[in-house]
Amino acid sequence: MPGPAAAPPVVTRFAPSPTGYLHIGGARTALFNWLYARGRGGKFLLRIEDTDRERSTPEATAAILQGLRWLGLDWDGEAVSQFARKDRHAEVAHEMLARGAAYRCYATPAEIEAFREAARAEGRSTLFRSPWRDADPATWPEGPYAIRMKAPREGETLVEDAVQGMVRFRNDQLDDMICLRSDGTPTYMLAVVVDDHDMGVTHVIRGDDHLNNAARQQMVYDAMGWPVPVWAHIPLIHGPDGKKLSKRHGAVGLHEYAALGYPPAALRNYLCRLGWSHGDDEFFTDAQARDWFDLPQIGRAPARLDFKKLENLSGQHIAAMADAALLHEIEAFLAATAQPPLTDVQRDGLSRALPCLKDRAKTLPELLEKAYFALTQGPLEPDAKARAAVDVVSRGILDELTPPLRNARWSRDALESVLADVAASRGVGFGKIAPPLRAALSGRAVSPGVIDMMLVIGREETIARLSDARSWAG
RNA sequence: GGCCCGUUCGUCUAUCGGUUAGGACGUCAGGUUUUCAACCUGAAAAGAGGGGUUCGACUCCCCUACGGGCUGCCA
Repeated sequence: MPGPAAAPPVVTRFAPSPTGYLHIGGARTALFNWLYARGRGGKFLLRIEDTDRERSTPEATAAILQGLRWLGLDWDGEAVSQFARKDRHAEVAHEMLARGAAYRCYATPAEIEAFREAARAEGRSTLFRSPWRDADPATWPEGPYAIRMKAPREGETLVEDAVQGMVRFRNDQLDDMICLRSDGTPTYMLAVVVDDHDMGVTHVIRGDDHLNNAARQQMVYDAMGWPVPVWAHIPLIHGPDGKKLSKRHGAVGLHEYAALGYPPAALRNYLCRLGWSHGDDEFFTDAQARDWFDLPQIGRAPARLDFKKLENLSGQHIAAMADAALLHEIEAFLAATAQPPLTDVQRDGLSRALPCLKDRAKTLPELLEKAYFALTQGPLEPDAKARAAVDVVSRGILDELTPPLRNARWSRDALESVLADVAASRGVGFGKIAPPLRAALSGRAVSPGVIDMMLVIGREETIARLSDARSWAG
């Protein structure tokens, strides 16, 4: 009995142009492609669209690769340089010429610009109709020419999009796009189709700023007799005010999110959920995202960035992470932000402190800040509030606490009863005992529980800090 | 200007003709607590507007408004 029909292999790709850092919108596009391919045992490819030699830089390419790696998105094979494939693009353009699907256009950029300007001024359509479209090839003169697609003028082009549904374009609204420039270099419109075809891309998941382009690109597929990929044009991400995302909205580059200390897993979760949903699920793992992610659940309206929600999700991921993984994450963060690495003693202290720290921090730097008590060796530098907490009365409390702490068994129960005894002997509640003790132990007015801290730093250090605090200038 | 896409609580979203329109973040109130955070309980909070279609529309169609995209020998 034959098995179920083999699912066609899925091939997706992310195709950024290397003209700057990887921005958050691009990162989400990459994530969607990655999720779609990985969830189906398919391939996720990377292509650098560097045909614009003026604006493309190797630094930008490096930044994009680094951004993807940080986000944890791995791609199959080497990143493809689109520029390196320019001969192949030219070959296809000439093939279209030979098939009569394209023609030589000798109109110069200056002429075309003049036409458009006049058309704009008179409020006419700026669609350029080349006079060379129907010229007999026998009459083609020598001299520089661009190769233009001979697009149909009648009827309509139907783009079946997995997100937007069936989109119709009247062919008389589309012009004959240039495929090969007069200097022999390919345009994006041609290159993207040739590359996607040659790379075997089956699903094109990209920003919906390309939806209009899909119609024209489809004409190239048709002209060459190539199968059209599944289109999925996803809405762009907007700033919190609903406007197009830009610098003034705060972090737009992926590297900025890394520097802010969001764990990559949290950002993946947040980005995945932005403009896509799976019922009421909000917090989920990569494995779940891979299982659940699909095209029909992608929203059709642009989504706004919500830093509060990102922060909340980040806190949940930090709290849920295993201690070892979290420690690893912290060290990576330190390295990425060019901060001094942890010493062995600090690493040891931090890993013991993690359990009482990790559900208190929303980001990595916040966690580090709250880990001050466990990371500091030698005398603490108390902040103003901690200093203020150690007044004359408080010094007495610290004095009274010291002897029993010397003898107590170093366990939660035993330490609790030491504190209870001292409170009782002074006729006060925990509320009087805890603040000075907290200040002495952490140098802060805000910290994990006092007993948690004592258990982490140990008896010797606890007693030393109590003693240090007595000498703080009040 | 032309073409294309979109519009449910402040935000992300569920709903795929019949629901008290659900969840999450945020906000507010209360609880717990040695502080902060976390946590628990509760509350306020939405179908852009107008026409249709239908026994019945958030859901389907049209118009308007608003937002976005494209309109390059950029990608």
